[in-house]
Amino acid sequence: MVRNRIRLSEVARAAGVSPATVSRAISQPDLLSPETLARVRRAADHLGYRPDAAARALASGRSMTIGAVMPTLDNAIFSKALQAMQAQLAGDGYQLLVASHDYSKAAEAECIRTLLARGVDGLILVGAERIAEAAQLLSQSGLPVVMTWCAPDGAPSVLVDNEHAGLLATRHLLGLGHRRIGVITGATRFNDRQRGRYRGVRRALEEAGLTLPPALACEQATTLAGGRMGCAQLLDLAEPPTAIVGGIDLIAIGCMVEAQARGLAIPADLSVAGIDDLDMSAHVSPSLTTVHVPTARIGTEAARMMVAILRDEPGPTTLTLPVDLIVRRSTGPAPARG
Amino acid sequence: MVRNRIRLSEVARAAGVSPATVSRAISQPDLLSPETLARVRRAADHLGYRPDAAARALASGRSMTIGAVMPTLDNAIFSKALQAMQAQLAGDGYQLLVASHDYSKAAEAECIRTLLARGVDGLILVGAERIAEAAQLLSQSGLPVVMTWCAPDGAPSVLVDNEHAGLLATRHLLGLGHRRIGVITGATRFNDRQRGRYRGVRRALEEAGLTLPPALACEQATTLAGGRMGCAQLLDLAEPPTAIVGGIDLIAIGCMVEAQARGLAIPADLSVAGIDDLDMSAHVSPSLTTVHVPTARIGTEAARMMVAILRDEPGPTTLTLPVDLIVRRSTGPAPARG
DNA sequence: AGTCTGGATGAAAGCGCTTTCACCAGAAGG
DNA sequence: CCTTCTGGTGAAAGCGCTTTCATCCAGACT
Repeated sequence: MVRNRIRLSEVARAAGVSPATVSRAISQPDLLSPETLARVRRAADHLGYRPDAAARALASGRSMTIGAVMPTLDNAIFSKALQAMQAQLAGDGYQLLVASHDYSKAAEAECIRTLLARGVDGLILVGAERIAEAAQLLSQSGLPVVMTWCAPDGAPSVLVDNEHAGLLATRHLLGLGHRRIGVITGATRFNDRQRGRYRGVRRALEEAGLTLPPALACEQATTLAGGRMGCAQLLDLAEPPTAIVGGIDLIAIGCMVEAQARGLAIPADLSVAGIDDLDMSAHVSPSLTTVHVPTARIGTEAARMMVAILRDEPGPTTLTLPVDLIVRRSTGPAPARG
Repeated sequence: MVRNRIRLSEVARAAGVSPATVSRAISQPDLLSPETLARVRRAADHLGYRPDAAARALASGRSMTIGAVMPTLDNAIFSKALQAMQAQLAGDGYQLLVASHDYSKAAEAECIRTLLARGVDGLILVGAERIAEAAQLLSQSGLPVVMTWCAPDGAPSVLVDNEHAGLLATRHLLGLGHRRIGVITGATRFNDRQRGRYRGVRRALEEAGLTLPPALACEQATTLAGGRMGCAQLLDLAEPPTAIVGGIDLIAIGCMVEAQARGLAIPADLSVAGIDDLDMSAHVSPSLTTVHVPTARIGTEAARMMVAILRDEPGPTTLTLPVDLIVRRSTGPAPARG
């Protein structure tokens, strides 16, 4: 408890004005005459005044805090989006309160509950799916919500066309002559982003008149280790794939590691493509062909949209960011049929 | 502004008690008789009461919020520590408010200022070094601070013996017969963790009667790309090293990628050791010899220590966590002198 | 001159909670 | 039987700020 802080009333006294005027100097400076404003500012600076956020929140009903609920921070795509969100929000005077739930829908609901209790002014979420309890909390709070990566129709959201991403990666492999294409995704049951990508892969195959044999699709943890395991599983098949699509780059990189550890050459023996375009994907060896997802921009745009909504500014409330294929060295022509 | 929320006074009315009693039911339940407590709880549950955090903070002077200032979230070691911190704090009813500054000391001070204004009850910081302004903010706030990774003597802290980590990695390479050992660290100027590790490397070399030629030490970004560039630089020397220590695993992995891209075999042609022990380090190929740093535990312990301090519980206020060498396949005997 | 506007400021009532202090049994002690 | 506790509860005063409403004073307009 720091009760030795300068209070607004002390600034008022020092500046010879009422507390109301000091308050206005902070939040609505254009209401004051330039001289008064300058006088108040001088007094505030001189005393080192810092408004108390809790008091402001209580009195105004706005906490100037936005909550973000992410699956995990332990993955560059989310931490990057978060970083961008924070930067954007900070510019508008908002603070970000972060919670993560490690891909558990129940924990996500709990995060939402906590953030609501904290009095956030809005919530930024990942994905569209949540348990009924969470949905109810959100709707009864009446707070603005911006969803990212995926969203139900009509809800304010910053999206990525996950299905298109899967489609692009797979079409690229098909174009190189691959016919036996494996896919390793994260758990699709709790992850609509991964599901969308998986759908894209299937669609590309269908376009080419192919179907995806169940054996060639597997789900793994969205980590490098998951990628290795998934790859091992696919390579151990009687008829292993000549190309693999990873649901995220981390999985794809894990694939490459596993394949290389088995003495396979990439892309000569196996082509690997990812989705995300992590920083590191350009630097692994061989560099990873992937579908670029503008992760940081998702964060920026979600933050921008949230602020616009809070300010009642008109504008589109759904935004779909483009994804595009980045061809690097991890994919190549399908080996001639043995 | 959600003014349709249930207020404490409504719960009080429903339960037939005073607001004070409801307040006590929430924060000091043992003061109430079991019957009253049960009655209040029932009323609160029934109405779906959620206390308003801002009002609690204002009235009590405690926000139940801890601020964490990290260099970046975009690095597994920090996001992991953060995740652990959050989990630990949540268990004690605290919330984590995160800020990151991207390795800028000025931005760090700004983060601290913002968090203080938000009324955090304590701060968890990384490293011991900050600009005077930040130090002043901290001391004049009078809030408890826990430092992590590095700290000046006496300050509450959860430490890692960075120098020892550098020492262990280097001794291991010396033990394998390497005499020409390169080191790639992050920028040591603004990063006392990296500086400690670097010191450890030098000390190990001195123990062995060797000195580190300036050409064999370089600083790079703490990323995979930085590792590649540093490695390229060292390998391009007239007399390249036979082994390289990376200041963090990401750099070490970048080294391996670069070396392999140049057709070198690891560890036959070049040994590489890192420090951190990222999850992925066990899964790259070859698996990385590294010094394990208990990253998640740093977060847990820092959180635990913070809560203990806030509760005035006695106990040690500095804790040094052990680091230990993990030998994997990226290091091997020095090649015979050519 | 007299009225009207509107810009600049102040007074004061909260925001929803915590916490001190007072109070009131009834138990314990003299 | 009266005092002294003590555990349980309530009354009420804030916590530091925002915001409505009222006030005041120029200047603009009739």
